[in-house]
Amino acid sequence: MSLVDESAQSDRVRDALTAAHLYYMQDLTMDAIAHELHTSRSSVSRLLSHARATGLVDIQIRSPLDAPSRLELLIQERFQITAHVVPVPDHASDVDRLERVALSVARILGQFFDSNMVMGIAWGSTMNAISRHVTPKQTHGSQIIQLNGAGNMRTTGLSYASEILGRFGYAFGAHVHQFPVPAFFDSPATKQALWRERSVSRLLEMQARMDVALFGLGSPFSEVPSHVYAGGYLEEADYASLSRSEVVGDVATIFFRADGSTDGIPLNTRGTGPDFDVLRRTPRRLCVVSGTAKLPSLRGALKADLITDLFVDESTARALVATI
Amino acid sequence: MSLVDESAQSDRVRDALTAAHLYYMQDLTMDAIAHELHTSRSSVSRLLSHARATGLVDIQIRSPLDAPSRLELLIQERFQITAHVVPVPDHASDVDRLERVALSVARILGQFFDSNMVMGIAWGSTMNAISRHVTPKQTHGSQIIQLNGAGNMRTTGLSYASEILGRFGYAFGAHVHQFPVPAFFDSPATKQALWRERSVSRLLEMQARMDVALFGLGSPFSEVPSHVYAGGYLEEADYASLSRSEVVGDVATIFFRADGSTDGIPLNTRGTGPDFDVLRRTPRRLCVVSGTAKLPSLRGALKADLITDLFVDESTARALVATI
DNA sequence: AAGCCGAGTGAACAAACGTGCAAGGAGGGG
DNA sequence: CCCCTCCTTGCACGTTTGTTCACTCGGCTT
Repeated sequence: MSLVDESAQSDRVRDALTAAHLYYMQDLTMDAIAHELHTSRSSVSRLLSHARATGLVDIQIRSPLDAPSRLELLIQERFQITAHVVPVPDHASDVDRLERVALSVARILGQFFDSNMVMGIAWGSTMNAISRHVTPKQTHGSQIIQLNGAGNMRTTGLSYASEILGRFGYAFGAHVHQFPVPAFFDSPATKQALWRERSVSRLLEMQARMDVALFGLGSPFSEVPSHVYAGGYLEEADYASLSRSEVVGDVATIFFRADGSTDGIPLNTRGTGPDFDVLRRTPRRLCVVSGTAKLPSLRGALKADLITDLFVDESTARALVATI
Repeated sequence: MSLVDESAQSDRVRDALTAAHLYYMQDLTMDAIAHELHTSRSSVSRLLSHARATGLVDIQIRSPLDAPSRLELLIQERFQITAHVVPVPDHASDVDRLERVALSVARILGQFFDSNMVMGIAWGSTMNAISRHVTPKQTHGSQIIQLNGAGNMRTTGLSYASEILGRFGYAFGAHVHQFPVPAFFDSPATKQALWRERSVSRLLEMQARMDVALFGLGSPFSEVPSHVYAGGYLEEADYASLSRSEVVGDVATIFFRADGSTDGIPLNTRGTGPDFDVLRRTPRRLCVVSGTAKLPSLRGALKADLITDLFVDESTARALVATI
């Protein structure tokens, strides 16, 4: 980028700030602002879009503490976690649901992440959707670390996962640490060997220190299997094994049962995500769920105490608290 | 308010929150939201206005720390204070200027005031304008205290000042403490006597403990005299005295010279605002100025170290840093 | 030097929004 | 029981805003 580009950039930011000020603080119309900035109304419209998209303008919703939704209260009482229920009409499709929850999370994520923090991020369709909308917030000294490997037998998976991570990193101005291993090893021994490598153990140590973890849930036996199951990461035999172990879901390739337990699930010796013990030591653990198909998985994750903050669409939330 | 009113109220808030969520987090159109909430688009529009007006939706402008306006930087360097320059076109009238600065301050004030804080507030046309726009923010245990008396020889002045204070108090859910004394006493002895009264000294002690002070500037010899001078609070002789003492302005009825000094200004023994020593011990001292007429006064206040955060319109800011 | 490319602009159109108004409804008083 | 009042609602209109498109203008390549 040339010098003149840079100053043009900063001019643009300056104008965007002024426009935002005039629009949001002084309630001028874009027309009036265009006049003050000696440009056209359309440019002001674009300037303001830009200001919102880049986080220059930050819109928060602060519910008066006495009025969180009934659902959020119920979930809080029942599971001792903070719930963020995203309103979604009941008739919405699962794709809609996911998209809308992801959009909401993307907008609110900045409130959980700040300078000098380390955030662990999983990947999958949920994370992908979030990454495509995340609103930037400038931080410094912050790090983003991939929670689990992404390769499978057909591809290194790097581009997909790295695209996701990259978008988060770019939005927060954070240093991104990729985790260049397959999602599942073929042999536990390879995993153990690699885990002893200094390059890998450096990443594991960083995972152990993270301040925020952001992840979705896998749910191997639901009708809409998540990305891990669709992408050829597992084989028939693996599914059978999961089924035998009565697995209901996973977080970052680590599987759990309905009661939250993980012991003696063979596949976990080959998965690459963080031990739940490590995860549970992370102060904020943000879990994003949409669609009732993931309900069993969600219940298991809650039993396992993997979640401190839950982002969930309204009908799934309702189903969660409905006594069965 | 009846029970059913209350629940209707909370329904309204709930709807407003949902609407805000759908509008600002999920980018739905009002039409779509109307559909989801089973109401008309106009109602949604009103609901959203309501949400903004009551502070349910909070819009902030966060300038990336490397791009405060050139003016704000200059002022910061020159005077060691934080400046908030409000963009206002040069050709705007003084009334416009005041109104626009006030609107900006009203929107941003919530960032300086929180639960369990004590805020001292002066009164006058500037404060009045701000009070009419201040965006609510619910706090608890917070107090608002009037900085100086408001009566004069013709009226107790209570209604005007109390209206202003009341609006702030209402917006923040804060307890309002009025200061039921005239703006200026006729005799210093009366002031001293009253100052020893427990009811008054209780207020003075609270002033000494305040976390934030919010005030405008008086400027007795400018062409647009502020409210204190227009309202019959001072007499000819007083003006003559001020002129003799080379006074350039006042903060809450305490006068100062161009060099910031106050010693030996007779009128100050009869004014009711806080000693500058008290004021200077307040952590945040927000001063709102608009119009170049107040420039001499502003320079004096800066010399006196009365200000930690300055809110000022653009052309006055420019004039402030212009070398004379 | 001509030409190509991409970023950015304003005009024009279409979509989305705010608001005055009349109608409807709940609550309170006569 | 009726009426009056005040508040809320949806409609219709005019305004404001988002977006498409054709165009311009530097910068870079051929």
